[in-house]
Amino acid sequence: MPVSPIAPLSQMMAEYSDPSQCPVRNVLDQLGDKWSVLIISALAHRPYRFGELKREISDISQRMLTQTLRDLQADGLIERTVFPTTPPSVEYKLSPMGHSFLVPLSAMVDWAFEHFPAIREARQEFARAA
Amino acid sequence: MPVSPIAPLSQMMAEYSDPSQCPVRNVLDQLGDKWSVLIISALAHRPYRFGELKREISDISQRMLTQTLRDLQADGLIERTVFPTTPPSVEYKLSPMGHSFLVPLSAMVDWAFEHFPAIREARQEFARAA
DNA sequence: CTAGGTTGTCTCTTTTTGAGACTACGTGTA
DNA sequence: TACACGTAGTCTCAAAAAGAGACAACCTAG
Repeated sequence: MPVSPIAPLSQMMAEYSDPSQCPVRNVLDQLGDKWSVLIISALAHRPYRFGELKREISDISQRMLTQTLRDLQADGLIERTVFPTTPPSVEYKLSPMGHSFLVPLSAMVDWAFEHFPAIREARQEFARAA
Repeated sequence: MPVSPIAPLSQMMAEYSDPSQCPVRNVLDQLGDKWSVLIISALAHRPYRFGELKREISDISQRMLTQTLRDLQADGLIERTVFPTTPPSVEYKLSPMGHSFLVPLSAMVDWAFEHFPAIREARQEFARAA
């Protein structure tokens, strides 16, 4: 039962022969990143400060957290607010566009959750065959 | 208007403190990869042979194509069939599970396409501010 | 006056990716 | 006969990206 084929993307592959111009690749290269997904997921419930995020996503390096947050901010998915306390604290939260991204993202997450057992099984099967 | 929060994932972040055990990260680290997305998108319309894929996704290296195909096969998303012609040709096509992945994937693609203008604008704005 | 918490940056090492030559086989062409 | 071509890959080396951890600069609490 083939699902409705990814019409937009197939057009796009033909249309944007220069990969750097393709909207989908442009966007998903950034947002498909594993840290982006985790950060956006965390910010889905509530705003976080830098250090909170670092603790929540325990295995991210400070370097990648800084960098990914800045990229997401540049793309307009999150908003960064500095509070002039001492020490200054910085709050990150989803923008409206960031919120809208939760729709496709949660579809992905649901799929992953649902099919993880099958995938793990396939991996074991594949390892046996090799 | 906050969209229904990514309930599964937030549970998961708490539940699977060991990142390598988290189903979502496990799955999306592989499938969120840019080459995986492109390959799956290509295979969405029809089966492809190795060389065809390489031509279609013109900027992928043979090395990454080989590797990504093998990983997708290991995860059970694509099926690999060798035809004993001379020279032998190999056909790759989506498995049923691979097909089911098109649903969340196309949601992502649609979102990317829709919001690309806003993102590009945000990037320019951000660059100006910096 | 020292220790700790804040948001980052800088440097070094390791991992991942890209580029491109090479394999081995058969076919068509000169 | 010999030479290039197309098939699906592998192998090696260079370049890019990511991870680890020290450091900055500031204020507060003890």
